[in-house]
Amino acid sequence: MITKCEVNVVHNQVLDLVKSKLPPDEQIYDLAELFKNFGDSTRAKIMLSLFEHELCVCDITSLIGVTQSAISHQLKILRQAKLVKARKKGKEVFYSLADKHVVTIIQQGLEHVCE
Amino acid sequence: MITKCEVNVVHNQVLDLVKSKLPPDEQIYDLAELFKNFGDSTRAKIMLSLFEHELCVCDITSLIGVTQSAISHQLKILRQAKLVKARKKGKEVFYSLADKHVVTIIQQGLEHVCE
DNA sequence: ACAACACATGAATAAATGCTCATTTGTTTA
DNA sequence: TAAACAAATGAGCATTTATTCATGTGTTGT
Repeated sequence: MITKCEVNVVHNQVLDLVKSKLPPDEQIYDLAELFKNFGDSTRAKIMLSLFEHELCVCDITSLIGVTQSAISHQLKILRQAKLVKARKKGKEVFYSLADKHVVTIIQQGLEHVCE
Repeated sequence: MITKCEVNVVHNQVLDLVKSKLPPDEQIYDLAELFKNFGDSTRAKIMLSLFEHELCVCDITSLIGVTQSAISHQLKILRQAKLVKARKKGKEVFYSLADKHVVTIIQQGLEHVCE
């Protein structure tokens, strides 16, 4: 299954350059894992909601058209990714953005989408 | 299935504010679709490779540990998302980044990952 | 024309993902 | 202490997704 152009001399120089500038595989993997968090509309909407104000689970649930369970599951994912943080107050748990990059990343994405 | 705090008066003011600042659902959906492209390590690595130089399919295949078929499938996805563009030269097809936002979005992500 | 090659595409499959339902945990208040 | 409520969690399920294999398409060179 080895194709011919793997030993094609012409592009080998370029390939070496590209290879040398490429981040280590583990970093690329982490990068993809990070973006996966933004790649679901429920999670994206949760994070966008938190732009303005911290919100409790119940608030978020009423904003988005899914069950409270679904919201909790997604919040867990975002928490594990350290993109949101939780503050407990009595029975309620208030969530807010945990990372300054969340805002800039989403804003870059919105710029792209809005063109 | 209506939970109590949906009519909780305390957070309604905040909810109205958040709702008013939230982009329309369709835009959020598009945003998530965009980030989905970055949320796979194969596609992320392809785009990172194209940072330095345009590359043909065969070059990319030799850089990444999957079949040429897999690369072509992923390139199709990136092409449809208008994140990469193709230039045909004889039998070879050279791919390059099609959007300035690709670089900034990935760089923001890398900053986050490298902390 | 035909063989060789680069790339694209379709089908099949295994794995990952996101949702709902049911239940549990933990806190407040009657 | 028991009921009420917010949130978390586990199981089950349907859908999506990334990959490989096999094959098709288009170009080059003999």
